[in-house]
Amino acid sequence: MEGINPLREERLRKLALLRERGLDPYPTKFERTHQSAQLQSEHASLAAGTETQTRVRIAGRLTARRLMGGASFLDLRDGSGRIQLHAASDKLGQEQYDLLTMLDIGDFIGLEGLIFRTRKGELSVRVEKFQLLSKALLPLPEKWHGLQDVEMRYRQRYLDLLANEESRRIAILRSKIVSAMRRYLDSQGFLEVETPTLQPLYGGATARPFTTYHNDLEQTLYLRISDELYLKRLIIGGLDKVYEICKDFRNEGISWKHNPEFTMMECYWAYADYQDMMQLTEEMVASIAKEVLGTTSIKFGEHTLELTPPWKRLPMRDALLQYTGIDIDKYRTLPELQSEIKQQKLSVDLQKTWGQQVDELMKVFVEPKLIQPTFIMNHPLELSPLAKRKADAPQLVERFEPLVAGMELGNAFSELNDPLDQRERFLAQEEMLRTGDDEAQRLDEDFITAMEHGMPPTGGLGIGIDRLVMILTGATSIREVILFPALRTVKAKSETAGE
RNA sequence: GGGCCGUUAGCUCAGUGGCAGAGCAUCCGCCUUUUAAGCGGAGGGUCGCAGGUUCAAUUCCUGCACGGCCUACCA
Repeated sequence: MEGINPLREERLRKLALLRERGLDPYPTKFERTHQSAQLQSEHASLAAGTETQTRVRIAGRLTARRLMGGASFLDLRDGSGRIQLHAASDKLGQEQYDLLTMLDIGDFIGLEGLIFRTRKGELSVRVEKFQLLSKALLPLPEKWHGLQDVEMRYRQRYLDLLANEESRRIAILRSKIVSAMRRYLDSQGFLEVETPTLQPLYGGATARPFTTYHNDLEQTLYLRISDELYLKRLIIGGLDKVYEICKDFRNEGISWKHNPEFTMMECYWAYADYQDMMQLTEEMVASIAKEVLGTTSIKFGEHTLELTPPWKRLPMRDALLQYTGIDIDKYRTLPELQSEIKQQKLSVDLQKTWGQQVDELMKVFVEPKLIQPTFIMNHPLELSPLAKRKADAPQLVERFEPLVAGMELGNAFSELNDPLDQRERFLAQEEMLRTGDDEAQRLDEDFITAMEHGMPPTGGLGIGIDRLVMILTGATSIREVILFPALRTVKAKSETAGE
């Protein structure tokens, strides 16, 4: 691997040869008339063995060669698809023919030629003129097994995209999903806004932050773990419907559903509550699925997910009653709840507080079972310092999490807008921080000041974009839907093939 | 963080305590409708890295690096 790469040396030799002949291996521009997919569809009805006088100019990367002596076939790929080229020495002249067949797989060319369909039925372009557009020095992955090495697929995603159709499909779908989401929110009158990534105090979620430092301001800054508190400031400022799609950063472990930087959509809607947000969620996701995939029935592993609204509403209490047999309303203190857990012989880690214990029961016994879209609602107060209490059950909040395929897709609630209550909740969190919970939330005086100026009743929703893309594409790892997932940096070995 | 597994040619993968293998790719020769083109020949390896055991290690042992899966926290 280190030292000289003979395949690269060979290509350098060809590059030098081209330069000797006065050819520029890296020209600036090529005017195309068509892309390959367009040709395929425009000539779909052309019969096998038929020639045309249709002259086209196309460009792309050579991906395969079938050299057959005096005439050869080459495959050309551009951003839209693939088309076959036919090169014949009696059409091109021997010199041009030799030059074309000397080019390597991976090289870019532009060409002009006539459309025809071969006897075997493959639409092709007969090359009349061509030009090298870019010489590749390193070989592409193998042609029919593609690129399998997972590490190389993530580290050199460009090779993965070239070699593996599935990677290309997911990348394109992701873009379409985000675009469809924007279209949906825009159509509902939401205003897209941007808020700080670098924040003097992190907030809006329970997570450890990444810390950085601004030299000129001489102060510590945090990469946002959420944009929630900023978006609510905008609600206070009279922007009644806002959303932001942005990267959040959480200094946590990496898993099949966690990447340290991930994309989140958060939206806030004044005068709405969590019931409205549920409806928004199910309608938005179904609308995106229909627009992007043409259906709301989604294959995911061995399951078929049905995303058509309405989704099931399941209060946490009912869910736990159903899956563990425990009625949390009857065991309202930690000791009572834990003794009942032992009574029921449930195998679950014991937690420090009642709310965390309930959460743990949910994670172990309920969430993995919820395959079809389900809103789990009415969470314990202490896990939700930014959510409004339920009027009839003050130890619970008006909150829900959409679960699909056993995965939390997001989080939403009726936003707490009582500044005095908000201060108390923050103080409780600060207390948790002091007693060793390094994910507890921080007291944000500036945010409380904003709220003291008056905040309307508001519904808020966050959707994990990466997970939504996983569900809609059938990807079973978040790394398949993030083009450049977090990986440990390879230690420098100064091995850049050659030089 | 813990457990299990992987790392062999540019790529995809076999394999063995005793000369390192295949297909694709590359190079040479033949071939004007092929498409995983075909036929004939050739080159290409620090078997992840470092130690140890052994007459001999790519193979067995230990450590390390990178990665994967499971598990724990978070969306």
